[in-house]
Amino acid sequence: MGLTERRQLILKLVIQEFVETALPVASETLVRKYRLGVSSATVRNEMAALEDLGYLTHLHTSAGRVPTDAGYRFFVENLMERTSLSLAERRMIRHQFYQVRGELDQWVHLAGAVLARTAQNASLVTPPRAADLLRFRHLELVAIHESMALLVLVFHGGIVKQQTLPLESARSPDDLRRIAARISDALADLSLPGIEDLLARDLKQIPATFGEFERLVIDLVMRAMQSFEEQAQEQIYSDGLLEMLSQPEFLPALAREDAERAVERTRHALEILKSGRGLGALIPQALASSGVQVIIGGENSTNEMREYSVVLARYGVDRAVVGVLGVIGPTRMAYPRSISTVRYISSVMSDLLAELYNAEGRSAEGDVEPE
Amino acid sequence: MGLTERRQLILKLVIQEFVETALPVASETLVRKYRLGVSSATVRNEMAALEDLGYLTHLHTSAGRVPTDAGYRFFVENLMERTSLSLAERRMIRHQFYQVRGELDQWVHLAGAVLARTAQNASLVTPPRAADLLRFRHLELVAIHESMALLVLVFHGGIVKQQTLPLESARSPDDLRRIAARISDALADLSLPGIEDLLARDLKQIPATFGEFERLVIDLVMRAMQSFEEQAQEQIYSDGLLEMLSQPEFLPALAREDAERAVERTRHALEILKSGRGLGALIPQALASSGVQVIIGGENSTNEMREYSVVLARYGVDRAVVGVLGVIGPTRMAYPRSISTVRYISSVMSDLLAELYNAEGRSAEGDVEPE
DNA sequence: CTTAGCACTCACCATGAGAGAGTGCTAAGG
DNA sequence: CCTTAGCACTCTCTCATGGTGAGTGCTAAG
Repeated sequence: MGLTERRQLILKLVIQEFVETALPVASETLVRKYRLGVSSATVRNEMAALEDLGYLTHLHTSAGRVPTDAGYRFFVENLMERTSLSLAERRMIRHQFYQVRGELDQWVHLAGAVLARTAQNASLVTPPRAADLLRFRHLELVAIHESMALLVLVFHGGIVKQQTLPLESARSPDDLRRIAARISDALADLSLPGIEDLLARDLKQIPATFGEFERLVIDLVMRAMQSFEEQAQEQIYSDGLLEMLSQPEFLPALAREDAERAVERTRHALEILKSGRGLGALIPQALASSGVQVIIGGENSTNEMREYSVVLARYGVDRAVVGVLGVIGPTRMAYPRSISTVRYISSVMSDLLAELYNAEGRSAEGDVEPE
Repeated sequence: MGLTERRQLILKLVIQEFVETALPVASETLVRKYRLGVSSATVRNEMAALEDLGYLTHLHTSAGRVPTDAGYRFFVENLMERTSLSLAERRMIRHQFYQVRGELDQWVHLAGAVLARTAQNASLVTPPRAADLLRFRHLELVAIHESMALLVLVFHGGIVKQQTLPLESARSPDDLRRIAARISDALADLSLPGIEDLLARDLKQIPATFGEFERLVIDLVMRAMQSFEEQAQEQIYSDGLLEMLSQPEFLPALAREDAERAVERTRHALEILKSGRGLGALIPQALASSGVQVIIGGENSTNEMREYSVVLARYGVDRAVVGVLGVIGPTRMAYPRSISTVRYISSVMSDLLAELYNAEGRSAEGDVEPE
């Protein structure tokens, strides 16, 4: 890249300054604050050059410079120093996860909350999902009263689904247990296509051993698996809306420009987080690649996300169970911090899952964190 | 209470008009729009009287009238006609619930979404909760791999919790099943104090039959029950933020006043919904009384909620399982619609739960809805 | 290549005038 | 006594205006 040292320095400082203050950066400010040892005019010349190269812009003549998406990109790629969260922060985060050990369904929420608080932006987390197809493990039938039972489905990877089931005729607990055991045996370790195969193959045998009721239960199992596979794609948990809305972009009191813009932006952010539109496309991409992904503003495929950046990482245990987590916020984002936060939490989640799956298979990607 | 017919009519019209337009209501407007057959001056006199009585206010001299909390209260109590949702709406809502029949944990989400959409405001729903203490029913132990098991706890009322559990030594599936069955038998139908009693009473017997591992499992069961009881109070699911923020109160473009106010209000609303502060106090109140509760603006105990009204109803099956659901929005709210929405959805949820619990025990409160 | 100097551009802010909406009051009429 | 026309009064909203200050771009000299 044909960027002199000094231009790189100035670009870096402009970005740091802008990220910190959310105000356009003036040449004079840089000289004063960072004792550059040159005059503001020189800095102005350099800035003009950086603008020609596409790394900075002007909102109008006479107001400081602001980084462009390309500017941020260059910063992330070349200028940023790779940092880690402080030991104290890492310890605190680990401690919080320790407190909900065992409660698998809490992990996702906790990860979302911690990401949001640490990066001061919104977070998104997809639940860990089997890398391959969902496989059945086991089911339980528990009578709730004489005409209603609870069907508890346990799948590989510790995924549990529950579903109620009307009973046509009363059945004893023992009866239910026997039925559950029989079906569990028949379907054990099968994926949805596997079950379909089984049914197709044994079309003649099955009805002999299995009555109407058993067929109904199997049908429910298949429906549950089906809907799980379908939902799995879209399921994105998000948190930290409030943290993100505390960014000056959304607070007209600080950022001057029209207050109406702030309101619009707020609604817009809400819609993005609620619907997951514009986010869905990122997930498969993040799943496919390893390491921390950074998508900046207009690099997003959807126009909706033009003003937002996303920092994503995969987490999980290779060939067993994986998910995606990340941070989303205005392009004016503390990238180094977001990236180290995402990396760290991804490694924590990976460790937790590795523990659940097998003692080997350490985190797919992650800081080698002592402590 | 010394309100003449005409004053009541005018109060009613002012409220209807204000709810519809979100703009202060002028005397002239009423005369024109509703063909009152009197002059605007007369209406002004009546309005002045209503203001003296505390039912209306002025923001400043020259601008239409706006209802006070007391005005809304009088409206809700005496002027409003009790409406129902249209047949088409009721049918659609029932249909949506029909589609997730069986998936108990979806009901709360669906209720929240439907409430929000139908009332065009935010909604809140607490999960159905045993009217008395949580009672244990049954547990399952499923090996995930040799050093980790999944503990599935089933409680009365179809409540299921899951938790992972490290295994010190490998155990066969049969082994786990036997242990689970033994513990299930021992604890069946007991509440947390019941289990504590059992442990205290049989302090000498238990260790004889139950080993280290069994004690650990029982300990986890108790901890899960404990934390469930604690959380149950605070657990408020809410939805419809976006619907509420579409109200003109939050859109500076329409409501004139300073756009900054709208932003502040947005943040404020977010905080209320996220933290549940100010809402928590309402739940026990709603649980205690039957029928639809309406809390208007300053009637709220907390000052935070001064600008919001809440419409709440209990749902569930008496002496078995109950929850609370409702709508929250600016005091300028379509009360008749909110109330009928809340009432209807409460009755639907009650019916669903009644079905789950026993064929009798129809909804505690509810429209007698044909169809 | 650097820098002092300076003109120029804009956003921002306060000010003020004018318009319009709506009220409150008064006095006349049923 | 209730109603109503008429009118002064109040207050917000909008728009235009000019001044201020921050910051740039350019030029010419070092």
